[in-house]
Amino acid sequence: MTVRMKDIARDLGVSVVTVSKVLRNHGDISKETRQRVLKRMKELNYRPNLAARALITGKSYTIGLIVPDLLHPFFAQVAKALSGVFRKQGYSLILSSSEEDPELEKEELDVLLTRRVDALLIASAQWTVESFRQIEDQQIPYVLIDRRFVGLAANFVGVDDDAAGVLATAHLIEQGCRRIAHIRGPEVSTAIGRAEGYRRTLSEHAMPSLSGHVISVGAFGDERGEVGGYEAAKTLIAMDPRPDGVFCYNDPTAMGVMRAVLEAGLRIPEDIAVVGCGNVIYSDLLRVPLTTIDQNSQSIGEQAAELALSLMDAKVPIRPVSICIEPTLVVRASSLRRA
Amino acid sequence: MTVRMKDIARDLGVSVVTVSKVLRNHGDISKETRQRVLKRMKELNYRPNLAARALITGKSYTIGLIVPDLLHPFFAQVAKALSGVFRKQGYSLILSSSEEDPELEKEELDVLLTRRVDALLIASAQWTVESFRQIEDQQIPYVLIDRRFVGLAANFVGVDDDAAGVLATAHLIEQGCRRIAHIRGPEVSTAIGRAEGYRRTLSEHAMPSLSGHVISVGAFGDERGEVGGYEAAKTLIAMDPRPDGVFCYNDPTAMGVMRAVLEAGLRIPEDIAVVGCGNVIYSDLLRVPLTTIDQNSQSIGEQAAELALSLMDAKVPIRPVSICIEPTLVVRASSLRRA
DNA sequence: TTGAAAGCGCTACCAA
DNA sequence: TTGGTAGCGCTTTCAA
Repeated sequence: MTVRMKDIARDLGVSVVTVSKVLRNHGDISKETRQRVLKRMKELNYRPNLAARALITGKSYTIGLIVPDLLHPFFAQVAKALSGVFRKQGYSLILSSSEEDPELEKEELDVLLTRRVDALLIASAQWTVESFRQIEDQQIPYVLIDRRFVGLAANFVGVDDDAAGVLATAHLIEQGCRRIAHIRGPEVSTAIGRAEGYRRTLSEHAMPSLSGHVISVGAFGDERGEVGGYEAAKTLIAMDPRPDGVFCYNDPTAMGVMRAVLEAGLRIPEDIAVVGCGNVIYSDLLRVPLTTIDQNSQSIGEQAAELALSLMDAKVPIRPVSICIEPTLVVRASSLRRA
Repeated sequence: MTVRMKDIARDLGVSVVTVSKVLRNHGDISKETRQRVLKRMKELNYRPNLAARALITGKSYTIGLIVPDLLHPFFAQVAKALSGVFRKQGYSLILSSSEEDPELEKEELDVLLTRRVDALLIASAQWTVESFRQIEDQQIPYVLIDRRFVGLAANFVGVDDDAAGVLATAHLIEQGCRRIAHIRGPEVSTAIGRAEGYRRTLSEHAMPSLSGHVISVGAFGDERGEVGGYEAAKTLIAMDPRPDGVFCYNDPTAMGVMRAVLEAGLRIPEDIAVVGCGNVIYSDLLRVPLTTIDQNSQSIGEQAAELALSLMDAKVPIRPVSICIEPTLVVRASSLRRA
């Protein structure tokens, strides 16, 4: 039925060991034997049984990736970049989605650990570090992506969220906004960092955030923040004095905000300037093209993959590396009040 | 180091076989022994070695998915839906991206076959059916998604592309458009079907497509059609008489078209109405909200997964199933010339 | 209800 | 340069 080394060995009158060595380019094989084996392998369309190999070597040549939501373009982009790097090194990517659910994430993590992936990459939806201890117990190298945890010395690749908050807020100030609101995300490091950058920048410009000017939203289900942004913006619009600028913790939220602002008959950016974060695909094709913070997701993916590869290569545990990528401001119409 | 059945068996003074039976809920075990084994497994945080199991059973409990582009929201949505269904059945998803490159797709296919996935799901970028014969040789059940091949009797789940073309074109006619152009995609079944629906609908309304009114574009690299649509639209705009409606084979292309139209100082939909296809995320937040055809990608993913599951369960080969999902028209501002 | 023996397909190790 | 032996961790089969 399926072709095994044994079959090739028998056909050629050599031993299984010889065939195995040819397959792995082991040096100690005569050129002639090598050719014969290779030829027969091709003829029979031989494929090594990776399960058998993994059983002995302990390497599965698979990498686990857990993201909160594949539909979010940021994670899709990271996944794409990762998979490109790993493919070239002979690793396959096992994909899991946690749907932003910490419990589901734990289950998926459990599956991947049982599968004995060679490394794990996680953009985590957890609130605690308990899961990560479990990974460490299993001695599997892992890299956190995008979201980090205080008090957890782990490998990390992501954007400098504080800097993102600073960039966005400073830009709004520079554009003449004086009452700048912030729509912040759930209690994960990204939202916390962005909010902190916002807060500090306002302080430094002696423009303390007004009461009610920071609204928390969470993304629910399939909408990644759009509805939350819409609702939050309605609250902001009703305030007196009304904010004249809004920094949103992600782009979908900003899109929701823009929808609410336009529906209220206000102008963007004249009445309210809007800045998002993420530079999501299509942001330049929106009703009002969106000023946003680019996170360089491709670079995040590539560097996370490279880091994971180096961790797997390392014979001894390496002390955790944290790679922080600098965000950049992408100015478009939604905030451009000064030509 | 890592815990094996042997360790548990030794600790409890039972045989490895007994432990194995408990793990798989094999009936012939006394309640008491069962409890003891389960308890010890938990204490030691035992995880079965799936490679060893796969070696014997021949099942890897992995499913391979190949998509042309993870960043395209359609495929992201399909991947998400698939992974949800498979997760519940204990299967993991190995993700490969072909980047729309037939050669790369073949390599990835080869990897997945070598990994002995239990089933394959492919949205293929191939031009020929050769690869699929190879899958059939290996007796691995596979399901084509979105794109099909003439002359290949394979399992398929996708949208009725001809119907999509009909819906879009009929809608434009109904909105009073008289010179309807079509920007079509590369030579894959989706683009062919949509173009055919377009052509036939025009014929049936005695409105033959004018020369030059069908422009072919391919998506290059990271843009999924936006640039192609932009360039094609510039050509259309320069024509005399100018088209007053455009049906685009996908949404990114339509976005490119809208950009070109607006840049030329023309109005959408008054001067040129635009209809896309795909109902990509955010299409309702665009500068002009985009009328488009919804493909129900979630349903495509779910049905493809269910089909794959049933194929794996089947003891004997089943004759290929083709599931065609009816598209729906989503009317937004970009085509609404008659209130 | 339990377990001894065999073996899945491959690689590691060492001897020839 | 080649190959015999042992065994990876598990399941299957069949006997006790």
